[in-house]
Amino acid sequence: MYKSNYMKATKNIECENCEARYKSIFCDLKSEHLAVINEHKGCNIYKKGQTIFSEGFFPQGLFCINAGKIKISQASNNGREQIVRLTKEGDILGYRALLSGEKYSASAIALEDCNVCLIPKEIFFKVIESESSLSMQIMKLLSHDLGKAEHKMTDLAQKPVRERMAEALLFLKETYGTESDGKTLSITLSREEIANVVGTATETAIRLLSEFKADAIIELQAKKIKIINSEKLIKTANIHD
Amino acid sequence: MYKSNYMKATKNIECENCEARYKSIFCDLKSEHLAVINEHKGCNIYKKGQTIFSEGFFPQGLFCINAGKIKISQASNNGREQIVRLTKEGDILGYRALLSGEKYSASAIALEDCNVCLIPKEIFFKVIESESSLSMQIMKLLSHDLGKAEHKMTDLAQKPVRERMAEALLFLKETYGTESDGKTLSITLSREEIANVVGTATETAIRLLSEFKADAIIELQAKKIKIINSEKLIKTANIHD
DNA sequence: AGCAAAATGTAACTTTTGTTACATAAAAAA
DNA sequence: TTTTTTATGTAACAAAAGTTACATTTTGCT
Repeated sequence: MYKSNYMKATKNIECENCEARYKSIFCDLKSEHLAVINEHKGCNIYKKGQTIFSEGFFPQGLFCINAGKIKISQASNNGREQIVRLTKEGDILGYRALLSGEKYSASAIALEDCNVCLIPKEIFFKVIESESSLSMQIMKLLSHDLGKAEHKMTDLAQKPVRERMAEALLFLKETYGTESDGKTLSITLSREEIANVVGTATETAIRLLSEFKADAIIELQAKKIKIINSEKLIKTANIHD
Repeated sequence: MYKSNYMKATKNIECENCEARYKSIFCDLKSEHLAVINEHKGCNIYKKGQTIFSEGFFPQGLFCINAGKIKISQASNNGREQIVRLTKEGDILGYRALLSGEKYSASAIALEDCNVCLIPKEIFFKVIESESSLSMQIMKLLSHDLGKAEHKMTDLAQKPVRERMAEALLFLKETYGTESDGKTLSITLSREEIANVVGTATETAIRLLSEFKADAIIELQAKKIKIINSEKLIKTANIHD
């Protein structure tokens, strides 16, 4: 069957059966409210590289990730982008703009094939209002995000690139985990994307990864990064807390 | 009368009469809830330079600023600090840690003599639970903060110091306003503090301020900064949105 | 498979920004 | 007031990181 560019691929999932829900803010949601969400939500498949939402637009609802990894990044006028958050199955998406009543301040782009549902904003706000524990969950999420963002702010202002690169690798491990060997990062990003997480030029990111390899901290096989000396990486990151 | 170091200076204010309340998230709070807060809150005077709370401690309640300006800053291991937020009368303080259930990730220090009230955490959470519009207000506040933080993250990663300094001056004007001439910033920060807002070395901050003065963008009289060419400052900040 | 385009890697060079050092001015203390 | 300390200012220098340029590898496409 022919499929035009304007037709979105869908893969409908019932919220009650959604595996990702157990890791999400909807984990303890009352079944009556979950049913309302399930009834009104829509699911979409996004291929790797596709945009889920774009900076500058007003949100129409709340995205909820059933499967896949997504980057949230801001464009800047010098052409480079900055990845401000990384998300995965069970995470929600687009809540910052939705809750602040502002336009999206960043774009969301699939890092791999994803399945993402959209809850219309009216439905979402209705559910929030009727279940106060959900508000608490969201406030917790937002305030945790804010802490992370401010920590990164301080890092960017004060740490040298080398330390930030080490910290970024540890962050990728923490966020997306490893393959079965416990060492190879599950996520594969381009060198440019790694640079955009660290906040540096692509060439500098490449150079630092080469240095880490020379220092026997990591191994590189194509785009896969294997952390072979965690202690040294932590030391390089200069984390003290 | 003798006053020991252990006795805190207090200046009790009734919430109902608090001028700052009209600019705060408690603006539309039901009077019964406001009464509960008023009954349990405590007020304290903090002199310029005094610490309201410190990084690493668990919050005991929510601070609410009746009067005065306060900086929220993170220490980093290289000795420098990074100012992550600036607050004033009507703002609340310490909500990030309180709502995320984490320790304070930053310290709050008075930039001038302040009067600040503390709402015990149990009382605050009780009021939140019973008035859902307050949750919405807080979510709005947090998500706005998060937007600001992520924007600053991108700036720090991508903009040269000169642009960030220009942006910081505009930010100070926006946050704290000007004196009656409409040009002189109301807030006076040390050069070191300005550097800690911008995210640079003190010497660089001084050098840039001198350059701005030479370029007839600002005038400097002791610690007072007067913006005499806003357009040029905006251009220097390289803001495009 | 073979080609074109994109991504990765490396090195030389340049710019930016931090560091060091010291002079001067302002503020606090004696 | 005078002295001491702290903050501010300026310049020379060094280091870090960005830019440019180009080679090589990988990927995607026909």
